[in-house]
This record gives sequence, C-alpha cells and structure tokens, in this order.
Amino acid sequence: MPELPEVETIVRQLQAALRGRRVASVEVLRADIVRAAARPLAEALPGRTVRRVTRRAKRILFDLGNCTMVVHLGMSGRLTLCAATSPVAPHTHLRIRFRGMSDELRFRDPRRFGGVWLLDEAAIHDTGHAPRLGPVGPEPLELTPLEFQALLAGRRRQIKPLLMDQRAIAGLGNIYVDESLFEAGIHPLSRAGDLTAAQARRLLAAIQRILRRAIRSKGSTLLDYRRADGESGGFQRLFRVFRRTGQPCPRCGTTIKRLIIGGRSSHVCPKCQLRGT
DNA sequence: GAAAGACCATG
DNA sequence: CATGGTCTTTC
Repeated sequence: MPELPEVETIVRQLQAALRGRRVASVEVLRADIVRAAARPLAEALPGRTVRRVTRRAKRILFDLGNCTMVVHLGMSGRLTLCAATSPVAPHTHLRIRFRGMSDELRFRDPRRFGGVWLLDEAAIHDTGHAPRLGPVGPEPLELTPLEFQALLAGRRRQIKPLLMDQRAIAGLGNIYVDESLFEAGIHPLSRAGDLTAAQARRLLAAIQRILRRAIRSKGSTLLDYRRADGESGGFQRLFRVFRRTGQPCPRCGTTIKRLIIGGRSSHVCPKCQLRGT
C-alpha cells in the first residue's frame, strides 16, 4: 500500500544514493515483472548513468538519459538498497549493481501487483501505450484551491472513490484519503460536486498537510512497506481514524466506524464527518 | 458518467 | 480474505 508519501520517501533516499551512479550489472530473477520494455533490462541498463530519481503519482522514475525505468510498487513491492552480499529474500525479482558501490538495488514484490517498465524517449511522453501506466491526474501537493474546486465541480461521484482515482488526482490511496477526510470533517460518501467552496478548501489543505506530515515521518508501515534503507515508516503512529475501528475519535470521543466504500474499508467518525446531501 | 464486481497473487 | 489499480460490466 505504498502511497505518495511512501514513494516520495523511497525516491528521496534513492536519489541521494544513486544520482550519478553508473549501472554495472542487472539480474532479472523473474522476467514477467518487467511489464514493458523496448529491450530487455539486462541489456539496456549496464553502462547507463542514473541522472536522477523522481516521483510521479505513485511511480518511481529512474532517468537514465536515453530511457527511463519506471517502478510501481503495487501493494507489496519494496525497492531497497542493501549489501550485494546479503542473502536474497524470496520474491526478489530484480537486482541492479552500480559501479563503485557495495550496495545494490533490489526490487521485491511477493504479490506482484507492482512492476517495472523501461520506456524510451517516445514512450515517456505517451505512457498511455504501456499497459497499466496510463495517464494520471495532477499532483496534490501542487494543486491550488481553485484547481481543486474545478476538479470537484459538477461531479456526482462520491468524494472518497474520486480522490482514490489516479486519473482524477495522483498519489492518494486508502490511508491518506481516510485521514484527510477526517481532518476536513467530510464524510467519504459526500458527493464531490456538493462540497461547498469552504469545504473544498479545507479538504485540499487537509490533504496537503497530511501528505507533508507523512513524508516527514517517512511514510506509514502497516505490513509490507519499507523505506529504501529497509527501515519502517513512522506515520502509522499518527493515524487518527485509519484502522482505528471501535476506538474513540481523537477529537470528540465518538466510536470510529468502519464502512465499505467501493470495495475498500473506510474509517469514519460519524459525528465529526457529517454526510452532506 | 458513475458504481459495482472481477481480477491479479500471496500469506 | 484483504489489498491497489485496472479492466469489465451494469445501471
């Protein structure tokens, strides 16, 4: 369940460690985690230099000059740097070694909802062609209140599924949507277009505040997520509603309820998050 | 256009 | 049986 803050944490660590590094060798242990590639990874990567590591939505982008390697962690994916000599855990699908570096980059994903793509210049600008790498909406940390209001206006959709729709807005998942809606005092089933301008402003402010806070805590570790250095995140200690069903609301003491929305569990304070019309 | 269900794979 | 994202099906 890595969402924007988890991916951002990994990206910052990898950027610091790998920028300017030249790929020495690549070992693909499971070929089908590479979802789309002009040429096999093991052929294309050696000799290329990592110009920078960036994030777009929940995707990790390695700029390699003439091509870009994209990694999506899915729900159980891990991208870590560890000693090349350390034991290789089960479900490790990819190992990349760099020149002059004893650590190697490993991609591990037991459930294999994630994947790796290698895009050439043309494909980078047209990710619609790569399966499962379609277009995504704007970055929530870059949105202005007016843009956010425009995004909600006229939508009859429920606010929670809309916020989780990567085409509408990028990078949010179950954890941070539940936390943001609580913070803004908005019920997840409210219709997006019914939110007042004040509510929309409050919601965007909550989203941005929570994302920044979570990035500062280096993400949330429930089960699978690990930082690039292998450590756990810390934001799970700051959850106010997520996975706190039956516990008292930190604001009013009312028991937090769990409901299923769009097949996903949602956590709500029935008193603080009143449902709009 | 929106919502619900299937699907993927694993522990 | 949950999980996130995508694809398909049904209003």
